[in-house]
Amino acid sequence: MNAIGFEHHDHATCIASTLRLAEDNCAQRGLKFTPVRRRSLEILLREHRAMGAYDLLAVLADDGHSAQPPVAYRALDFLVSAGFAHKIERLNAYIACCHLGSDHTPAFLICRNCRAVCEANASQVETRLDAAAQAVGFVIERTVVEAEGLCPNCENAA
Amino acid sequence: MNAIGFEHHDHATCIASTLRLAEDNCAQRGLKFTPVRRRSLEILLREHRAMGAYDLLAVLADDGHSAQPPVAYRALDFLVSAGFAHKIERLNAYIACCHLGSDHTPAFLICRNCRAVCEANASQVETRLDAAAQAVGFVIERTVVEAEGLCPNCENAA
DNA sequence: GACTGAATGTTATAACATATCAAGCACTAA
DNA sequence: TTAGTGCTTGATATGTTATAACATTCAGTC
Repeated sequence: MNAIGFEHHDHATCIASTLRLAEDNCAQRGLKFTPVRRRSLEILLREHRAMGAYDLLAVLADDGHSAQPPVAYRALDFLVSAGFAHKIERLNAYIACCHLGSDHTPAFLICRNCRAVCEANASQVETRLDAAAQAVGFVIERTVVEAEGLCPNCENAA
Repeated sequence: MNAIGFEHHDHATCIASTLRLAEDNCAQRGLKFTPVRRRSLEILLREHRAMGAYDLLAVLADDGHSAQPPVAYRALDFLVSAGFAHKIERLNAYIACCHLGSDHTPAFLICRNCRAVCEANASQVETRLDAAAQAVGFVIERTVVEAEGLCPNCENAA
């Protein structure tokens, strides 16, 4: 498991390299990495925690962008469908992907206190579920795995 | 895996026996199974699919109950915390529990077409995640596992 | 009867999300 | 060049989900 989200790291580098990765990825796939989309990913990366669409919107508004809800939702939809961000269903919020580029089924550890989110791998989970689903004839297209609890920091503070 | 949700069964009996189970369970635990709560569970059981809080509210209103949102949310909160219902995060909706009485971590198979929901067991998933979480010092309190796709009926119809 | 605590009634509003249509802009094919 | 095509963005309005806050009722009990 990757513990990004709960540990310190070189954030500026992390942001810059991820943005470059996303850029290359878009170029390869013929996707348009427009200013709003790029800026949205940058904001998510900078925060490094789950943000609501309206949180993102507020930051975009500070930038001077048009600040109507569809702007944020469109950008988020793009980032999610391109695999650059994930939606945290439990929080109705969004977070930048830590494993950009690799095809993966994410699992999240969500701190109920500070909203920090750690992205882990859930491929094993998916495999198991898939077998079970096949048994009843269900075709799985997407799997959400989200665990809620206390992160190390909040656990120790309590 | 239990395929309730995708298969036919004796629904009237299913509802009656589950309500009785819930009643007994409340009596044992000193919980108050009030009319609104009972009726809400009955409605969820009758529908046998994920219902939004406002869907429930509409049915309660037809009954002549007061129909303000908090009424539905309170009833749902009770049912969920008592273990009689589950929230489907992906749908922002609620469904009656199929395995009432047994302590369990549910996994759901959600049809994106007809909204039918099948409750399966995710204890294996939880075990795996728990081990991974311990490695980074995260304490899991609750786990959401939801797979979205096509149920047998919709798959065949397509 | 008076106190207590839980449940309910009621109003208002917060938070999350999308439908719709108009306008701009890059690309391209005649 | 210009007209057409398709995607992106701008803007307004509205729909959907959820909770804060405070008043009232009601069962249990001292």
